[in-house]
Amino acid sequence: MHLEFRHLRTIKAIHEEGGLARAADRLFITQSALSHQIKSLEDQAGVELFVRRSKPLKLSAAGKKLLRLAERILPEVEALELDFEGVQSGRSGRLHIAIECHACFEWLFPVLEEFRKAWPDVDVDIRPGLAFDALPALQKEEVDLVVSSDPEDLRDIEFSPLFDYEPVFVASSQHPLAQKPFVVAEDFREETLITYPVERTRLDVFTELLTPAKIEPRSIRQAELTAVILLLVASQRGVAVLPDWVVREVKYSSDYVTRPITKKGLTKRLYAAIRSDEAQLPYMSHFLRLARTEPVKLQRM
Amino acid sequence: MHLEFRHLRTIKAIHEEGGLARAADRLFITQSALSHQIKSLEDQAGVELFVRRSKPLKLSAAGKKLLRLAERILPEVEALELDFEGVQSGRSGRLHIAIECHACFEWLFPVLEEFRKAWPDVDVDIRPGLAFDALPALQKEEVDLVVSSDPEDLRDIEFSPLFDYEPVFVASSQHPLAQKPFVVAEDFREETLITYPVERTRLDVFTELLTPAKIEPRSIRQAELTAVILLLVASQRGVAVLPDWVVREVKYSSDYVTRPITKKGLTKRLYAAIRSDEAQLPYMSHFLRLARTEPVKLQRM
DNA sequence: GCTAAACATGAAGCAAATTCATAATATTCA
DNA sequence: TGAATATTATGAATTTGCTTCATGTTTAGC
Repeated sequence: MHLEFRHLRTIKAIHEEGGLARAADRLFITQSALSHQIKSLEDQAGVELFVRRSKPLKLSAAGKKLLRLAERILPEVEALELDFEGVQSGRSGRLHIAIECHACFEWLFPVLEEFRKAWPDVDVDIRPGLAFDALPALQKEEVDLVVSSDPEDLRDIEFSPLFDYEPVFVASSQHPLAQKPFVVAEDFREETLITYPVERTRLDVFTELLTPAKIEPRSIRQAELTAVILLLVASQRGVAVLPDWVVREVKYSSDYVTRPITKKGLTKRLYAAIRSDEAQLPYMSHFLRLARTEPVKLQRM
Repeated sequence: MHLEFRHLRTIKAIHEEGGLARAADRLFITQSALSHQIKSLEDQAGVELFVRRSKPLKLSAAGKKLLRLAERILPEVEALELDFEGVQSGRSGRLHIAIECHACFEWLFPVLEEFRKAWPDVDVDIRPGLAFDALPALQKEEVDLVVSSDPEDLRDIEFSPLFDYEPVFVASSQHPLAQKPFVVAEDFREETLITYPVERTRLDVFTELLTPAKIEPRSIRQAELTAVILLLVASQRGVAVLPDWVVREVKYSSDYVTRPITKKGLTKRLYAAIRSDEAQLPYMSHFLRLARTEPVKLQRM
């Protein structure tokens, strides 16, 4: 029947203006055009849309149905057009974040809370599922920002530094290693290591310490939540290596100590990877600014 | 942004078929046309609808919004097109009935009940409001059928007879006039007449009897419902003139008698007026058939 | 019944969507 | 990694069909 939005707007205009000529004015076309238009629509639909017997053209029963359709559909279309204007102006958009580091939840949530206040129209989400090949997902626009500590040189992807952190050794204050001023790889040989349930390549303790030194802990135990890891450490079920800010922020138990890893400690840098073409988006730069400053505040607490 | 249904169908097809070429096949146009189409839409919307980085074209965030719009809107449009097909085939349509005679509710309801079983897609309604100029309303397609007892010769309007009825005199069996074998105009001079609350020109007792004889009843009392009129009559608050079928059907009280008006009684004929161009509609002829037979069954009860 | 208003119609012009032919790019598999 | 294949993009020519212009027909109101 070849209905078009034009027809819906026409039906609506004729009904509201009460006549072809006035509707034509409103739609900025001629009365003739409207006459042709509704005629061809009636021909194709095989249904009379207007009552011809009366002169200021009036809707028939079928015409009223079309009018109701128009009144339901047109506002939706206009809403979408407004939305797209928002995207175009950078006011709205999508910010789906993939995090490679499991502990990053800790500082990301407060940042996002702050962000959402400023950018209510931006669709924010965290996607923990695809933690492995997050960068390909970023290229394919499945996500819009990846938090990573390993910058790579990829086309159309920019890495911008967020903040530095120190992976620190955590143990119960009763633990023998708590006596040492710092720990080394060798110290883990007889320990139970508690980690997040992710691959070793994504755990600092392995990538920065144990794997290079070719040392294997006595056993490994996994826990999902930071609070649980600290609980296990405090009750002497093992030791852990966590970013400094995590240990400082979470005060669930004070029955543990932190020690640097190696004499001068480790330093790692966190990066945000985004697509180059979105680097200029106002909400994107605002997010990066927040993600650079908010976690630092936490570290100072 | 000049969105068209074409674009919505395109978005949906590309998403569901997973690629331009297959979508093009489904829509019976070339792959090139689709490519041009989405390009021009993206230009006008100022928003990327698809992710170009991957090869089987994938929807972007904005594209998904458009897809959701398409999935909400397109089924509605298809439903309306189906509905219009129904109108075209005569399976569905509108049957708004205006009744001039107030008592007609009594037989019309059962008829409509029966009718709705056979024609569920026809939009049925009774419009009592415009009882006066019902015929102009019929011409203007404000209603589709008028029940009237006065056929007129109007262009594009057809009157078809429904059934005959007899306006009869109703009084309490205790009433003096109950003794007479029939009543005449003169008998009303000292009576309280109970009527429906409508103008005299639409009451048989006036048009057929009192107005021609220039006789005025002692007083007139009005009641909306037939049952109430009969109740008042039975309790000797007045007398009434009602169609025979009403008195026979309603058995609320048996404490009244009916008498012919004038020695040989009155006979009136009810007509259905419809627009000539709708006389051939299948549901219309079915309704007329029902309206001719059903009330007769009631009269025989 | 006449006048003004409202709608319909036919031909011509024009803008926009589609097609055709071909180029550019991405993916796959060896 | 490179060749083969699949997928999308582009430009010019064509066609489609919407709109306008000019004018005819019908309706409403006095």
